[in-house]
Amino acid sequence: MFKNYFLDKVENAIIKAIEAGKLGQMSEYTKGSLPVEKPKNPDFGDFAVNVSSLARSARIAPPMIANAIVEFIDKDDCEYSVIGGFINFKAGDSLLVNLLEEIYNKREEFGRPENIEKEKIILEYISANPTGPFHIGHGRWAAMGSALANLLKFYGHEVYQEFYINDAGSQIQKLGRSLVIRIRQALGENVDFPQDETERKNYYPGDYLIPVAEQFLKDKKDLLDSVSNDLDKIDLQVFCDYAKAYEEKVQRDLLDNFRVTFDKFYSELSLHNSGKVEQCVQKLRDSGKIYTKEGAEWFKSSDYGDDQDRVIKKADGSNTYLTADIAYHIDKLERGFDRMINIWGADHHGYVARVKASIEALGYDPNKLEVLLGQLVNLVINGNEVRMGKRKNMVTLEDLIDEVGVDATRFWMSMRNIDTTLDFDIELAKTKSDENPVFYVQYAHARACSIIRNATSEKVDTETGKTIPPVLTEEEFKKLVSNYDKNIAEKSVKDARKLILKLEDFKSLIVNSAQTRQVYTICRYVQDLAAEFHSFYNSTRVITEDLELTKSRLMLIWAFKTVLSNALGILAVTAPERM
RNA sequence: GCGCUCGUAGCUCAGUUGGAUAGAGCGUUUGGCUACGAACCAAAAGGUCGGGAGUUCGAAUCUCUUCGAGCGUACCA
Repeated sequence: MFKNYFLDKVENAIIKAIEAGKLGQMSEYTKGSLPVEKPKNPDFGDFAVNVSSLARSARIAPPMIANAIVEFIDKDDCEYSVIGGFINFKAGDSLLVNLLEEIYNKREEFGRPENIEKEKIILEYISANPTGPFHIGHGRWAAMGSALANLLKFYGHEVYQEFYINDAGSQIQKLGRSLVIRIRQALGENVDFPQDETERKNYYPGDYLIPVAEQFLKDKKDLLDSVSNDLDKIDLQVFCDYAKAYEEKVQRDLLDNFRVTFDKFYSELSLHNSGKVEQCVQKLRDSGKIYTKEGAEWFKSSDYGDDQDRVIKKADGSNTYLTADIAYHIDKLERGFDRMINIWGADHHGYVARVKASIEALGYDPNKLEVLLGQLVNLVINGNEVRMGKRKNMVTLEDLIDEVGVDATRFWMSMRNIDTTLDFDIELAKTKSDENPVFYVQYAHARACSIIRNATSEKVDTETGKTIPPVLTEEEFKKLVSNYDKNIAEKSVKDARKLILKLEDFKSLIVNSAQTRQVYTICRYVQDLAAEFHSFYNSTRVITEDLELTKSRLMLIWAFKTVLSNALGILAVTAPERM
């Protein structure tokens, strides 16, 4: 990276300057102690390092230190200038040309760091109940989670994506009971969900179960006939299983459509059935971290930093949600993952401490669990926030995707820091104009493709009617981009410094984003990159009379298109050839 | 009450480990298409970084305090 190249130069110069006795009382320098930053004012340079922190040990004023260091920098075609305590750096053409070469050599791999510490990561996200359609909040975890998985893979980690299905609790009974009511209604019976609020909480009154009931009548006709449509003679479990399977299918179809791919859907029920939950409880008992109070068994999680102890076995002998979750995390560790990353809604933040406590109590390293708490999503329509509380006028993720499309939904769901509540403005996301960053970015890609098409296809002169041959045939273009030619490439770098520097940023972007687990940075990057491209486009004509220059700029356009497409690929947003 | 997250331009948000004149998009205003896509570009205006105190040569960033918003504080999942 240019940044590292520059820092290396400066640090070597410091060491030489010290040897030459030019840095006053400074006697040694440890590499890596100076931060490289981007100057606020781009006129100063591409990167800068502030040497003020050396002033104390050298006992010389910062500007003098900077000047002394610059004198010892090995000369190349880059610029090194001093302003105050800053050494500013401006990359020379040779670095820019090298960068283009790197893009051409690595292509889809461009930006992947070398020599990383590879980890085997299990990334868990969404993990919804199979009791109904996804809501908008799930969409945020879906978009961010899958983009994070792509990012971590691109960075070089091994990533296993998992969806934990909460299919074991009482909510499944609730689902089954609700389906029964919908079936009775479909059979013409005059029944409805209870009006009493407390009673009503035992049901899902949303109308999404109506089509499920209709499908049930078709699929289970024989069963219904055998009991003469007397639903009381059918075990509730039949309805539970049916509705659950139906909703799981609905969820998975939507995920496919939303470009979210899981390696495994892990059923909570299977965890119970395997006996792993009971084993976990027994291990906790053996560890002496369980006590009985008021008929329930409590886990002393407060011994491990939780603010209070938690029930692990209810007085009626059943497990709590936490119990299964403990077993699930232990199972992940036993499957050999180095790291577990979970994306949870911020409303689950109280859970982090107790799960970590259980991991520690069972003898594993709690630091292997990393929980990313995501703030929730507000739906905004025409500038007004829409309350998501009531099931009745709930906007589902499917509705949203139908309305604004997969690309825009994915982008908008990923574009904000996970720590901030996301306002999702449907009207804005729908617009195909400059108000919508997705189109801005995609337009840049389409425009780049268009230039290449233009250069490689023949035209008709409107006056003479004669066909004008393309600047380059498709064959020639293919050759141009498959055999990197430094002599051609270097002709365009002078006019495209900012664009090339932005391409270079992709490398540090990947490192920073992967390490901080943030994907909104990718959204910002593609917008910046697109802006540099549009700016370049407006100031510099690609196809000109000068064939060599045209070729050179086409090479640049191709490099841009490749990097933009890589970045969009991480977000799983399409990079269209045309719009 | 306690805990977590947040508070930066009219709006939505960036701001690396404390460093140069606090940035971007939208909106507003002004320019730019008889050549590659104007779904674009160039430029201007717009700020007491919620308030107060402290640490420091230096604070949007660290500490304390205060105000405001969201979420959590189950033998629900």
